[in-house]
Amino acid sequence: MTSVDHLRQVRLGNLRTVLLALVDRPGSRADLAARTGLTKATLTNLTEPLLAGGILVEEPATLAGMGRPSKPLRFHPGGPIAVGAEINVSHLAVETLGLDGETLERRLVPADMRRATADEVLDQVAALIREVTATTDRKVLGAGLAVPGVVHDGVVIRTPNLPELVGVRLADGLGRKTGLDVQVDNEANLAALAHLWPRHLAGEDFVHVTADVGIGAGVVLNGEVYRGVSGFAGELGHVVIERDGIRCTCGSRGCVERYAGLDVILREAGRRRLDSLRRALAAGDAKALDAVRKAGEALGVGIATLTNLFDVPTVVLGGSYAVLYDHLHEAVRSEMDGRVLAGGERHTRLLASPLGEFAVVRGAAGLVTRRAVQQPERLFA
Amino acid sequence: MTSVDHLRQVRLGNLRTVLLALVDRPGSRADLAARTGLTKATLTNLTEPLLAGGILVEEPATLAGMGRPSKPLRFHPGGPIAVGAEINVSHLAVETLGLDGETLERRLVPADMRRATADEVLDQVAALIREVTATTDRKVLGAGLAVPGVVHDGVVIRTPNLPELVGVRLADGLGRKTGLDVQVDNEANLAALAHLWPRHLAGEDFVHVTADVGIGAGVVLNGEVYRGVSGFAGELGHVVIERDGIRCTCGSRGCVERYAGLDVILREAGRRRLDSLRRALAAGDAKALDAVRKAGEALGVGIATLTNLFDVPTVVLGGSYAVLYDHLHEAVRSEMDGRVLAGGERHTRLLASPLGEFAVVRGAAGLVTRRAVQQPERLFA
DNA sequence: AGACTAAGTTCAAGCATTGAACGAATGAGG
DNA sequence: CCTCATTCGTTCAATGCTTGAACTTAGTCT
Repeated sequence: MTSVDHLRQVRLGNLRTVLLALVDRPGSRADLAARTGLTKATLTNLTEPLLAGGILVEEPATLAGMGRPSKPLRFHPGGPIAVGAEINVSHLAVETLGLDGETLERRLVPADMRRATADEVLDQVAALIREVTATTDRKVLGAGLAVPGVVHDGVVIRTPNLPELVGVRLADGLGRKTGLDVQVDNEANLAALAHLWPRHLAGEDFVHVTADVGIGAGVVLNGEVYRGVSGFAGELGHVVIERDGIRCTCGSRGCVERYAGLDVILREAGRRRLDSLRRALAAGDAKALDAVRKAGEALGVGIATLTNLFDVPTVVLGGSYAVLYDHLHEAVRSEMDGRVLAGGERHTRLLASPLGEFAVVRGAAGLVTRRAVQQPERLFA
Repeated sequence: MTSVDHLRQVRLGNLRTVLLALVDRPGSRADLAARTGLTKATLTNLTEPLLAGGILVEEPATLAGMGRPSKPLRFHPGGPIAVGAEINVSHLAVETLGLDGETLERRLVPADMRRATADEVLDQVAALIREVTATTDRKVLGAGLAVPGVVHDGVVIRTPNLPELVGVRLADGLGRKTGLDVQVDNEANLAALAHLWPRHLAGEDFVHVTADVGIGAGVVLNGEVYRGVSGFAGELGHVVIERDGIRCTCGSRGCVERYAGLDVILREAGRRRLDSLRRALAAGDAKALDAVRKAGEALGVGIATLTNLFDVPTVVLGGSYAVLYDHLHEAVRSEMDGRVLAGGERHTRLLASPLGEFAVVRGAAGLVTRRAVQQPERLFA
C-alpha cells in the first residue's frame, strides 16, 4: 500500500462519477460539475487524461445563449468497445457496444448447440466475435458471455439444456481463443442488466422475467443484479405454485415452469414454434389464446410470490413473454392484483421489455462496458 | 460542501473500519492496525478523539511475551448505550445495549395491546424505556422500535393485528415522549438484524423466519437487512404454496401462513398457548406432533421457494419456530431437500435461533448501535 | 466598441494518510 | 545489574487529492 492510496481511491471514485454522468448524457465540464457536485476545477483535472487517452472527445462549441460557449464532452467515437456473446440451445449471438451504449454490430445465427462439445461451441463463438471485431480497429475492452444456466465463480454449474457445458471454465476457454478478457454470466441476469445499463428502463429496482426452455428471473436490487451466494438467485421457474402439482425435472412438484414454460404453452396451443403461436394468437385461435391465458395465470401466481419476497416496484416481461405480452398480461396482472400484498397501496408495474431478441447479448456486452466505467483504471491499461 | 469534505469522508470511513474491528473484539492499536490494514500512525490519530470522547478506554497493559506490552482498547464501560423496544400483540419489551454488544437490562411485560390506541401504547413503551434508562447515567444514543407490521418511511402501513397503529408516525410520537431519536422497523427485520449485529451468527447472508400471528422473514443480503422499496420484502407468510388453497385474509389463496402459522398449529394441535403445545410435544402427544409436522411441511415448501429466489446459504428459524425446532426441522428439511435447486450441490443450512424471546428488542437496540458505529460522527454529537 | 455572461484554467491552501525515525516499556541473557 | 532484542506507540515531513477564488477566454447583447 503506497503512501497515497486513499487519495487515488478518491480520484478513481470521482472519475467513475463523471463517467456515469456521461453515460447518462454528454455534457460540458461546467454541466458535469453541476450534475456530479464536483467543482469545475476538478472537472478540468479529471477530464484531461480521459481526453488525452482517447476515451472522450471535446465537441465543437455549442452556440447557445450568452456567455462563453460550452464545449460538450462525450465518449470518443473511436474509443474502446465491448463484445457481448450468447450461447443458446438453438442459436448463437454477438453484439459490439460502445461506452456510450450505442450498438455497433449484431449477429444472430441459428445453430443447434445441444450436442456440440464445449470446445466446438466456443470455437463458433470465437469465430463470430472475430467477425464483428475485425470490421473495426477500436480497442476491445473484453467480452461478456451469456449462457442459459447457473454460473458460479466463472464455472457453469447447471445447464439443463446444454449438459456439455457443465463444469467448464468457459471464460478461460473463450479467453484463450480470442485473446480477450471474458466474463461469463447467466442469460437471465444479463437480460436484466440490459434493462438497467447503459440506460435504465424502469428507473428503480425491478425483476426481469424471461421464458425460454426454462423460466428465469434477473433480479435487480439496489441498482445491481442480485446473484445470490451461488448464482441460483431468481430461479422463478422453480417457485412452487402447487405443492402436490406436476412433477418437475428438478425433483420438486408444482414448479411455475411446468405451467408457464414456453414448451408448455406451445404444447397446449398445439404449435411447434413461437412464430406460429404468435400468428395463431393474432388470428384469434381459441386454443392458443387459452394456452397463453392459462400460462399467464400460473406465471402471475409465481410473480406474486416473487413480489411478496423482493418487494420490487416493477416487473418486466422479456424474451418470449414480451412477444406474448398482449395476450399474457391480463392474466398475470389479475393474479398479481389478488395476491400481492403491497398491491392495494402501491401497484406493481408490469411492463413488456422493449429490447427484443438482443437483450441478452446487449447485457453481456454491458457487463464489460459497465465494469470499465466503474473501474476507470481499466480504461488506461 | 467545504473544501476538504472528501478527506473528512476518508477519515470517517476509517473510523468506521476501526470501530467495526472493535465490535468484533478489543485490540491494541498495533493489533487494530494489522486487522484494518491501516498504519499504526493512523490508529494513534484515529483513536485519540475516541478516547478523549469517552467512547473507548485504554486498558492497563497486558503482560505477554517480549517487547513493549500492548494496551488494548475497548468500548468504554460508561460509554453511550442504545435502547430497543418492541410492541407486540400480547406484550411489550425493552432492552438496553452497549456499543460492545453487551445487554445491560431487559424487561418483558405481558399486555394486551389489541384495543389500545397508538397513544396509549406509546405511553406504556415510553414508561418502560424510562424505567431501564433511569438506572444508568450513560448517554443514550437513541431508540429502536419494533412493530409487528410493515413500516415504510417511518410510517406503519400494515399491521393486521394492531390496526390502531396504521398510518401513525410512531417514531415521532415516541421521540416526543422520551426525548430520544427513534427509528421504527418491522419485527422480522429486527430479529434478523439481531443475528448479524453486533455478532454474526451465520457468517454469511441468511434469512431469519419467525412465526407469531403471521409469518415473517427478515432477509439479510450482502450483510444488510433487505427491506424492499416499500418495506414489504420477505413476506414469507404470503408465499403461495397451493394456488387454489385456503383463502387468506390478504385476499389470496394458499398462503404459507394458512398452513404453518402459529395459530394454525395451535388449533390443529388443540392447544391454546405455545407452552402447552411444547409440553404436549415433550410428552409425545400424537396430535401435537402431527400438527407441527404438517406445519413444517408447508413451511418447508415456502422456504424452498424463498431459497430458490434469494439463494442464501442459511435459514434461521426463530421465535416460536425456534421453540418448536426439534419437532419441526425434519419436515422442513425434507421438503427443502426435494425442492431447493442448489440443494444437490450445496446444502442450505437450517438453524434454530439461539437468541430466544429477546431477539427482536435486541435487534431494535442494535439498529441504533449499528448506526452509531457506521456513522461515527454521531458519537461526537 | 464596450458591457455582460458563462465556461474553463490556474494556483495556493488545506488535510488525512503514510513510512521512517524515534521513544517507551518489557523480557532474555550474561 | 546491565545490555540487547523486541514490540508498542508517537512524531514528523512528504504526498497528492480537491477546492474556492481569481483569472482568462469566448461568445452575446446593446
